[in-house]
Amino acid sequence: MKSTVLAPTTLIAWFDRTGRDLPWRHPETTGWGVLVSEIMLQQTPVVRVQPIWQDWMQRWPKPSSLAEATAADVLRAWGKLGYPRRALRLHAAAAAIAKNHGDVVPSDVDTLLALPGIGAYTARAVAAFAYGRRAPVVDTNVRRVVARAVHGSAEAGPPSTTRDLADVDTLLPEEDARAARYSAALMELGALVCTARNPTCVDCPVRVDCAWQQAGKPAYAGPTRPTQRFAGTDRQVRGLLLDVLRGASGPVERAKLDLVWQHDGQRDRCLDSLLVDGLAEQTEDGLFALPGES
DNA sequence: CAACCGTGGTT
DNA sequence: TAACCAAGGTT
Repeated sequence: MKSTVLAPTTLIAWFDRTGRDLPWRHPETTGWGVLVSEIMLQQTPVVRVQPIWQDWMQRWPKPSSLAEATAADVLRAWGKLGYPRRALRLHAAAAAIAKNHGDVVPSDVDTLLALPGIGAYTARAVAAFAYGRRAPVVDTNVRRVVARAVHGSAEAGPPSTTRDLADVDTLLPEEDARAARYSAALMELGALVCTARNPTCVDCPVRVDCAWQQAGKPAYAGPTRPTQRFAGTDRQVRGLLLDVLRGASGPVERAKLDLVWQHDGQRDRCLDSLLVDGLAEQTEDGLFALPGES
């Protein structure tokens, strides 16, 4: 007897009723719009992404439009969304799509996986949400929902792409469009109800069948990952340096960058890593700038 | 697989 | 207030 928890009919009905009206979910949004949203949403909250996404769609409505922009313009438009390498990879993906895919975002998972910045999650999210394909879409929300509702555990264990995909695949309905809708519903449930902290189980549409609920909502017993520091790390220093370059109208002197961090060794190392990553450039006369603006 | 890669709001 | 959290990907 197959478990009825996370039943498609229940979840999709809940999603129809409760799902957020996000612009990249509108029917007229292209595959390109969906892809841009998915990249921006990697590790970044919806509220911060939405205005930037609107701006990008107006400015760069097709992959080829973005491909024609300079990296400097792309990084400035990315603003403070964080992890600016995502912007660079999206820029590169746009160029590849324009050149090799007729300026249309691919719908095939393996083709998407071959593009820079697109991994197991994003490839399937685009296939499902932009093209209505049946594909297991596994993000942190889905992992948490499945851990609780199916396995009765408060948190998902350590991620394993292969296992997680197979796990979610068994839950997906057969028909493509329905499976895609179901995937969106699963993510939305994790984002709105089955949240990491203080899940609102009273609002949950699958509460009666939830294994975690039935077990009395036991606390997580498995291994915990050490929390990532930020203050004092290279990540912070790189962010400070890049913020100076973004805020400048053109190339700046090294002295200007020296002001943001007092430890010379770390600062120099970070500036060098930005150059290596293609997030910054040094001009012929020794100034520093965003790539492509000199 | 673990470490690394930004940023800002919430608890 | 330090820790946690937010639609991950790459090395």
